[in-house]
Amino acid sequence: MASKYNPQEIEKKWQLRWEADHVYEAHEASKRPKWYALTMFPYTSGDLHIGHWYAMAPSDVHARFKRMRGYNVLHPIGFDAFGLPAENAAIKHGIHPHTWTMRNIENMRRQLKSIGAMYDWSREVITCLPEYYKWTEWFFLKLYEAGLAYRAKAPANWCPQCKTVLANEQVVGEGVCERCGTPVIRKDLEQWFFRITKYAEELLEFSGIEWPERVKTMQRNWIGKSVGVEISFGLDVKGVSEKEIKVFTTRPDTIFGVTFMVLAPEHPLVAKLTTSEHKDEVRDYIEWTRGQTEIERLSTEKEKTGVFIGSHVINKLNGERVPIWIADYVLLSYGTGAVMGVPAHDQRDFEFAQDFGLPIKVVISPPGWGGEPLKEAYVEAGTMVNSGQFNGLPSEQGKEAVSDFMEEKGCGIRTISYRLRDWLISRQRYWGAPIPIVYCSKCGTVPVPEKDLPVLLPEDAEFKPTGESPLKYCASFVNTTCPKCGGHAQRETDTMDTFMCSNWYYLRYTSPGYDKGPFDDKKLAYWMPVDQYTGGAEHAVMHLFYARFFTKAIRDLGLVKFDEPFTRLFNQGTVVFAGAKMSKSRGNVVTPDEYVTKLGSDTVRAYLMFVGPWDQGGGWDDSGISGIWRWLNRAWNLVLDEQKSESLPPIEGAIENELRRRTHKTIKKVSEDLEKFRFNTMIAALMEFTNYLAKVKEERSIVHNAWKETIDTLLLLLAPSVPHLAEELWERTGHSYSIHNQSFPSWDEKMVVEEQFTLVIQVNGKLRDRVDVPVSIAETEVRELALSRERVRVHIDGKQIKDIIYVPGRLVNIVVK
RNA sequence: GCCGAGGUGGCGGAACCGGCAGACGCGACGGACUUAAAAUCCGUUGGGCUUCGGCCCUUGCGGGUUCAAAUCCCGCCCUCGGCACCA
Repeated sequence: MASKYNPQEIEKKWQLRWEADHVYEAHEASKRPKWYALTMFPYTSGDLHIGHWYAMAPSDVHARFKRMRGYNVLHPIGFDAFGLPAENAAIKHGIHPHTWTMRNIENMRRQLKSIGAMYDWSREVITCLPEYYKWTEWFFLKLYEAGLAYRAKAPANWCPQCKTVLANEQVVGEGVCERCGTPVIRKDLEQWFFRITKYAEELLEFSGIEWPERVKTMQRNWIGKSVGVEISFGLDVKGVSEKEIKVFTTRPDTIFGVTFMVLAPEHPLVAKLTTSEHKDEVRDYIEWTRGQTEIERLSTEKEKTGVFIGSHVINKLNGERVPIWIADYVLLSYGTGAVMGVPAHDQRDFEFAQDFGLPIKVVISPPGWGGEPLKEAYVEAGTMVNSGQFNGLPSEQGKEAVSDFMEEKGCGIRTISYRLRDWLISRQRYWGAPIPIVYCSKCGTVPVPEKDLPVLLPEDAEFKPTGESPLKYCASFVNTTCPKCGGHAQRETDTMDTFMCSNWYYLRYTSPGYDKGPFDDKKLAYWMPVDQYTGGAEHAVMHLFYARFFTKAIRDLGLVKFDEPFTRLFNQGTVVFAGAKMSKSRGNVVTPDEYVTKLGSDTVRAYLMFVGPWDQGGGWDDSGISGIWRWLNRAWNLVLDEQKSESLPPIEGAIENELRRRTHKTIKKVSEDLEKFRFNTMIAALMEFTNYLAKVKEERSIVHNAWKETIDTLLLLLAPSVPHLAEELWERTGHSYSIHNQSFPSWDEKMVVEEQFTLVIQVNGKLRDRVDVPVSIAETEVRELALSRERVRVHIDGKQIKDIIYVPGRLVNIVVK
């Protein structure tokens, strides 16, 4: 026994040495091709849990692999440090958010270092420091100048728990806050928005990027593009100046089936168009809809409600008078806030018409329809009927014909609607980047000049949540002078959504200390875009969506030259514990520290890779971790232990060939699996290889060059996954430091080819025998061999052979009757 | 309701393009070492029958295609994720 595997000792040792030697610092001056490997940076919650490790360890292994494959790899790390939890903790414990956050960062840094990842710590970025948020504010100004940031009064999603408004993307499920699960309510407020809708069309593209189909689909659904027609209905009401109401529809072919019109209750024309005899009823209805929560209003289960407001519009295609109703199933925020009611061909309109006794007029004939009333809306394609000159047209053609006709007559125009709304970025909280805007009674809304950035967060603000920004009550912050006229002015007191901070952190990593701008153009040009981004899919329509928008926006400002920030994306799965995603706010975290202390980082890294496919995630269960621990110990002993017996036969002939063949096969398997993030099968292959080598060592004398080469290869294959163990064994086997500067082994395809294979013999598809044969065996030989086998004969004797199917290199199937 | 992913031993999971189902590991059982235990090592381990040669069944359920199906097709059931009155 040479020595025992002692991870506590060697891990610390190598981590310090790598850091002291700057092994993993990335430099632009390199002949190697660049590779920017990025893992979503963690929020500064205070503790790194197994879920973080699950995200970070395998992505580090991939980055290390790329490095050994000859790339100049940038693998940075930092902290997403602004946000509500810091402020909530401050309120609860009377500690300043800055203190709380920086203390957490210190602990997390220690934990992150224990992973043994190849992070380039010299590029650390912390979003809550003025040197960073100065540029967050700067980007706001750039977007503002470009007309991409604007302030508007709009119904906003208000979380009564977090006491702030939320973006649409942060309202999840049935209208609850993404962070705390509280049902959101509507509030009309003056808020800042980013004009993300301007990029709706380009955001649908995804050209030149390799992203999971799932994430692309989610983003496409979120954007919700609909192609249709905006149709004008005539309005002729005494004392009302408006002469039309526009509706958006994707079904212009059903225009002759309109039997009513529905406006959203908040539609601006409702007041004008309500006749005196309906005033009370309409007012009551609007009041009732206002009192409903989002959940109630959005429920698809509930009965349709609505009231007639007394006025009519004219369907310009057939001159029919159509009654105007209001109903809460029509949303003001989508399309024009008005809908043409075609009950025969839209299920919602159908239910509405049934509930209120409105006529249901069929204009698209279902196949075999004989004029009987419909039991439900017919929404499929069909033949146009009851539609004047369009009768007989298939509905798909009809769509075009009706659109053409309306465009000619000037009563309709082809248009596109999106479900996507502009991104609401104001937050009524303290711990975020201030919005650099000043309000002056003379000059109005004035952006803070660049030279005055950053607008610093005051240190002495009160954090009591009041529903308004704490900054509002901080006189020293609010009161300022107007940059234009020098007169009295007040600062904007809302801060920015933290997703604005994460919009550009990956740009900052390319030149973190730079102070003449958010980044150094040359360095940015070298590293960007990110080659491989990894993180959780929960950010599909938040961070990943905003960052794409942001990139396109600043590209149009001439600040960057690429269209997409992240070329490849991989979503690892979620680690579930006690029935929920592991997170500090849910209080179900398992910390890796005790495992690291007991078994070492290498064991934890390898175990997280081994438990299953990385994109699948799964429930946390440590029952298998001992398997990894045993394996690493076996590997350690395999490399260092003396042989038990001195009189073993040498490695030669077939054994030597087999040793080489298995080595090359393993290199191939490990390389291909690493490339595709199939860490679990990669670890399995390495275990198999280790087990095989242990057997060889039992039976043969290892005093042989082939053995030494094989062990070197094993260590190099292990290096990305278990970096400390590999480095230690590399040194102990007499190599020079560092294994992580070595090249990953390559395989020779010729060496992978087997000389023999196990021929499977089936009779009628059932396995009856198997026999090892040379790869070169001819089909006639296979047939003869198969038919002559004793175990086969039992099953074919006395039967007629119908067919013999031979799959070369695999099996032979004898079909008998 | 719609879209997507998935359902394989006691457990986590493997199986390339239709060709030996269950790799690799955990757990369990038996054995070695030990005064004993832990650790370690060796063996067995999907289920059922067995004359110990084998035979039959088995990848959520029911059909189908095929010499051959976990894999392809059709119809269901269940789990997870997303969307959900978007006109």
